[in-house]
Amino acid sequence: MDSILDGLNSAQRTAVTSPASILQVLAPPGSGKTKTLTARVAYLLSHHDYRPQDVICCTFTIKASREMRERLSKLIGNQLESKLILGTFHSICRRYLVAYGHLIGLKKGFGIADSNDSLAVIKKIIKRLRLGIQANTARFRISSQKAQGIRCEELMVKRSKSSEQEEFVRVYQAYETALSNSNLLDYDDLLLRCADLLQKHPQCVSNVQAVLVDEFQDTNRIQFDLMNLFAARNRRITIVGDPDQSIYGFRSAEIKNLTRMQKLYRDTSVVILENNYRSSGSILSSAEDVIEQDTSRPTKKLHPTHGVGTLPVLRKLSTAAAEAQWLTLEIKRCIALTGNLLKYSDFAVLLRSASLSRQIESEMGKEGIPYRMVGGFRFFDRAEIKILLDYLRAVSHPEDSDTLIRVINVPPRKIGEETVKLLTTGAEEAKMSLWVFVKDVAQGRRSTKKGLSKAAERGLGNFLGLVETSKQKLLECRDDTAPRRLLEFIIRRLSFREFLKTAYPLDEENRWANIEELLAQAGDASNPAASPGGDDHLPGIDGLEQQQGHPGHEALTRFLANIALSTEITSDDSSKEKVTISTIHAAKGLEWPVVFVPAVYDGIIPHSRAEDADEERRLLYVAMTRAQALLYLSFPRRDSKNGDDTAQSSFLPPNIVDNRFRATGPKFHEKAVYGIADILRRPRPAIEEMLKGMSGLPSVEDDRWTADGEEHPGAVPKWDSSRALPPTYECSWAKRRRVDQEDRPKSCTYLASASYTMNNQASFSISNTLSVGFSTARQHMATQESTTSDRASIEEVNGVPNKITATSHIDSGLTQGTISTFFGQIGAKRTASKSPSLVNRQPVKESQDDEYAQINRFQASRDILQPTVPENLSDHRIQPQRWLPSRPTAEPSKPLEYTWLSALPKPEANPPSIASQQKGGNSFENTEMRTEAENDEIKRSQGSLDSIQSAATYHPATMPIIRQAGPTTGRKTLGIRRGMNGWADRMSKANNKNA
DNA sequence: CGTACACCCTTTTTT
DNA sequence: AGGGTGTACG
Repeated sequence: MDSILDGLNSAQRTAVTSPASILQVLAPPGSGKTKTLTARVAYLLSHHDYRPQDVICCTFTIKASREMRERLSKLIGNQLESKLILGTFHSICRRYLVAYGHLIGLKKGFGIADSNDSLAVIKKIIKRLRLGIQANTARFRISSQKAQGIRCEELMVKRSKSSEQEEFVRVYQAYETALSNSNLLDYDDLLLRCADLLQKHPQCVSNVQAVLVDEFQDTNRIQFDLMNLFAARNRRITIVGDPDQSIYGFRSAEIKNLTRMQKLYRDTSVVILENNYRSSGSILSSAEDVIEQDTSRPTKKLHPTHGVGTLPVLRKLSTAAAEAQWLTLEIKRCIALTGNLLKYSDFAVLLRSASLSRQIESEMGKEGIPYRMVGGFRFFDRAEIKILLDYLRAVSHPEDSDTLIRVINVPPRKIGEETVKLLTTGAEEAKMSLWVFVKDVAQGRRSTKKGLSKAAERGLGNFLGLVETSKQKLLECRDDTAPRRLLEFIIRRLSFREFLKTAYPLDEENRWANIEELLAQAGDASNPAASPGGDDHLPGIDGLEQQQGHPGHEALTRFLANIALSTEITSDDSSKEKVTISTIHAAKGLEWPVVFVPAVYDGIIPHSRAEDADEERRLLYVAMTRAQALLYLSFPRRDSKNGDDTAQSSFLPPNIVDNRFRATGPKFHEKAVYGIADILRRPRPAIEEMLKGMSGLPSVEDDRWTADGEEHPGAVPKWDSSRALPPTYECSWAKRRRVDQEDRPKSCTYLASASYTMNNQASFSISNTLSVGFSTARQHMATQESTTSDRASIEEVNGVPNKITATSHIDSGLTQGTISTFFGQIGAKRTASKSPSLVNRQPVKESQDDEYAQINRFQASRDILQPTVPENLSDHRIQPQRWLPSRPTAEPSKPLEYTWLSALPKPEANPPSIASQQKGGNSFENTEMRTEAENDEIKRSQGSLDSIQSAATYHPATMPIIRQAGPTTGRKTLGIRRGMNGWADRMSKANNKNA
């Protein structure tokens, strides 16, 4: 049973086993937060005998809930995890509203309005009421009012002070009416209405024994209320969070909730996790320096468990284009010089905003670096996908007139603006929904003021027929396959592929591939895009009736809801080695061996439109703490838009930069590479591998640009590996290489480095498994796995003490007090109890760069080397604890375990043949009813559709790479035309304009 | 009346 | 790349 506690450090154990009924776990980056939370769930189940269906576990992203479920299935087994009420706040609330919404007068089968829907509704209102307010501002304001639980009735009662406020309240009110007429709930409504429900009918959660909340610092007011309502009966709550990682204030998250919770529950216990198992010491130090500029924040220290490692880089480049070039080149340099230690999938580029990806994507495309973009564009927002989803919505949810209007003339049915206007006003006057009105008109029971044209009438008939027969189909299908069957039916009836051909003649294959992906997502009930898995049911409660609907229809609404609630799709892309490009927000909770954070200049970070500078700083902190071994920040000195000079991010003042960063990429000498390998817990690469990599590079150093970011005087304009090298280039390349070789003969290089290792060894008097020179790496590799003590010794070679015992003083589990006093206590105790271990917090001077930059091979080969141990390491003594085999290994650094991308096995691409298109003349619609034979065909095609490439593969900008990848991908013609060329065109256009 | 085409704008972060 | 607007044509 207590295998649950295996691999946890003492602080984590304290948290997991805490008898406290109200528990806060404060978990800084890389401290094993998810591990602790999952273990806590398992512990509560086993030690308190709670039934899994009586435990609610809330996360913020679908990704996080999926990961938790996966981990729990390993930990508790027996499919128990599938019974847990686990999901995002929004999805859990939706579940309760589906089951019990009737108790608060919610109409059955409500749909979810995503932000696009909301915006569209608001735009319409503003137009109708002729108001001056900006639609986006209105939406934002409505959302923040709702997040604080302020309804529009409350605002209406108050006498509004300004005409502007009055205007807003009118929009708010009209918005609420519009949503309710369409039987839609927006994101905030899901929370708000669920809180309503639980307030009025607490018996709905009368079974709940324990409530757990992840990323608590990101909860808003309503979510806080919900947590308490969920836990109303048994008052057992565990939250995990970190105020420093609160980056959702713009969405009304309130860090205050931490103290609010402590006030509400006087017996709150707090446990803090301090050991960082993710990042190198120097990365951690730099991140701490950044976050500590926030003086309002209680100080708190992180304890690195890894060596100092390689100093982070802050790189200046001339322009964003140069930045992108440098970045791709640096990725190549990293891979080449670390001798197969790093793969593409070990790299992440983290951006403040998704739009910054353009230049990087295009550069990677050019250089043949495979990548995937996360965040930003949603798969489900693509035009062709949206059309089909809107049809599904129209079928599931015909009250929603906006959706109806969106597809009523797609593909073109001769139903133009004027006809739509006639229909909507007609419906309004008859006081019925558009759908009912249209039906009456089409079936001749009613007519519009002005008669419709013959063509429009026919089109309307077709449209109606399609939706009606689709409904019929849906009723016939009583299981989870409904969404997919329905999609297939609609695609067939629309002759959708024909439509795509006409609508997007250059791009049809690409878009069709997206449709196939959509089908795959819809068909795969066990792993649909967005379904968090597990069953969607709430446990039955005596005396309470759950609403039951048609199972097929429920499967459909669930599918649509999951799409609305999912940020990005699951794509089992993991078998492909790809660099990840992501927004910082979407990267939360993840880690990579190497992280790039471009565009760290004022206006981007902090963003010019951001209201809360502290939150922007935390964002940078989150980005930096994603890195395990190497961290690169960079920015262009000139803004690419207007050519203005940029100012280095104000979060990176000179005093921090001077101490914590180098100006150019590190030299990957043996020592640095080994340090990286050790942090990643990977075998150290062989010297030969490292040497091999050098030959493919234009230069082994990051010297194509000067440290100030200008193109290097001697360098040739463009290094483009995909083309043949121009003669001039080859010339200078050769020259530069010769210089390299003269100055740094390979034979000397590593001997020097090894001799340093030897010195290091001697002064620490450790590890006899390491010997001298070239044999070091190989011998290490041979022995590495076999002994645990060896691992410890590696870290000592890196020159940093391991801090296993550092957190022992908090093991007792602190109770009461505010967070700040709590932090205060910790801080005080620490400085009193263990001064020598503060080594890592001291500025790393350039002389200690890369641990020992001045002792690099260059100097060593000239006998300049003074093999002294850097001052801040000289008082190191090996602590006996380090030799204990029981060293905790929380959060092992296996990056792929953290990425949603690796979640699933990868089926082989197998172009399906659903494309059985009918040639039906010019009309896209096949008005024939489907026959049994067709049913069979769809059944057959399902088989082949199960194996389909992931959607991320079809990200438009990813396309060029697929082509480069060649025959293995199986699709050679995918969307190249659209992918990059559009951008290149635009860019050259823009340039011409400027010139 | 409906459509096709050319031209403007824009893009912080997300459930 | 989409969305919105404006103009010319069937």
